[in-house]
Amino acid sequence: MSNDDFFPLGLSDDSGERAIRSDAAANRTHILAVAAELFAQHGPEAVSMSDIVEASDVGRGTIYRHFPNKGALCLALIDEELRLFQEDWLANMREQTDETPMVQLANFLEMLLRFTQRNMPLTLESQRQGIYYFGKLEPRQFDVATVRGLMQAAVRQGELAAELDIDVAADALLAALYAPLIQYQIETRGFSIERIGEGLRSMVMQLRRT
Amino acid sequence: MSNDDFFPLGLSDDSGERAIRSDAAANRTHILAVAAELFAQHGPEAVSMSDIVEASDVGRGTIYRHFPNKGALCLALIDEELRLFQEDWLANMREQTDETPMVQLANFLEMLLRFTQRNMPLTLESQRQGIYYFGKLEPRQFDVATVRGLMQAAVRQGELAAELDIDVAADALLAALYAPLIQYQIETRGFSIERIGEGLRSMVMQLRRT
DNA sequence: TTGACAAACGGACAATTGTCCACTAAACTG
DNA sequence: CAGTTTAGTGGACAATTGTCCGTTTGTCAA
Repeated sequence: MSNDDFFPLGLSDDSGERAIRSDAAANRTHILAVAAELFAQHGPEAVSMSDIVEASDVGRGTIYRHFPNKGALCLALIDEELRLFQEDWLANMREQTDETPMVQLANFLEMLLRFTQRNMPLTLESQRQGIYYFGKLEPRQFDVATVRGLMQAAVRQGELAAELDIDVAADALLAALYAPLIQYQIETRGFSIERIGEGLRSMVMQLRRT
Repeated sequence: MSNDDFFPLGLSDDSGERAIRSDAAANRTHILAVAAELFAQHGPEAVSMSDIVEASDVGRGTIYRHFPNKGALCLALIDEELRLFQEDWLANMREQTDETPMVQLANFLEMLLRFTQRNMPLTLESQRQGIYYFGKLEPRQFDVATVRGLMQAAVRQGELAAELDIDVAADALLAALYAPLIQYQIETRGFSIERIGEGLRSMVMQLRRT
């Protein structure tokens, strides 16, 4: 429970801290560009951190200073997509205020599923390093908060039974969207994304009390 | 869909194949013993394959011939426990024939959860190597088959809606028992096993159509 | 400007993984 | 009980990861 990056009073105290060094920022950008290039050419699995080091012509320490491992690097590469996804969802939300919370929840899960599929190679790589998926990283927080929020709303409106443990249930639902699992279902089991999406939707629908 | 180890007519043709070499069998056993010892002392995370190689005084190639990676080794180490778990469950089954399938399903998930917790270090290590969890390995097959079977029974008895996609739903439920997730919930989020178990149970209960 | 300070850099390094392949020795065979 | 076969063995090796730390270089304050 560190307090290092959390200012309850909203006084995020940036003053007194040095500005980000220009060379550091440039390096970060450069590394990301090189990585994106290599990943696009050979796929993230086939590219090692060393490959990126060589291709980007920076020191080994430099890369690891910016990205503790390949998962973090991949995450940084979908950062923009991720932001768009969140934006998309919020826009979507505003247009489906007439839907019940559980229907919205099903919609959210489907959007998230499609996002995962669309960015599968990078998502996969970033989620392999478990910490980045189960941990307190931003994208994960957004998903969990959204699912919980919708379930709470559902309870409030009597669409869900109050005895449900929402925190546990939210984790359980999101676990079904764990990229390696989705990948396995598609690749090995031959499920289509549509089928998985429909399957999750009907599950969510059945959760409602009737 | 290879047919290599599957004899539809039951003529599992072992004749014509050489017997297992005695030294190989001995080595396998020895490696497992040494690994168990080291794991017990320092925990599986802290022990490397190289450590085991040195401590067991066999060649590097030998260990990798028997166990392609640490996950496989860990899985081999809980093999017996796993067999007991399956046996336990089947015995349990016979004594709760009066329970509805969905209640049995909740019971199964709880037993599985407890198993995971009881063997957390090894389970964790063996599931990290995703292949061993999502793949077609025996333990996984048993779990999936059980969950599917119970859900199918539930549909037959009208306890579950027929429109549910059982294959997808089974995967989703089992995903909630993914060891790294459980570990995260306990360690970081501070959930108790009891809470997780209850949470999953109430979720399963809510799935029933009323 | 200049100097000091800390953040960032680079690259050597240790640790680890998994593979490869020439050799060894069980286990069948006649 | 030789001779042959082939699974199994050992250990060198290449690939990769992540760390550490002496050196460099932006930034800020004077």
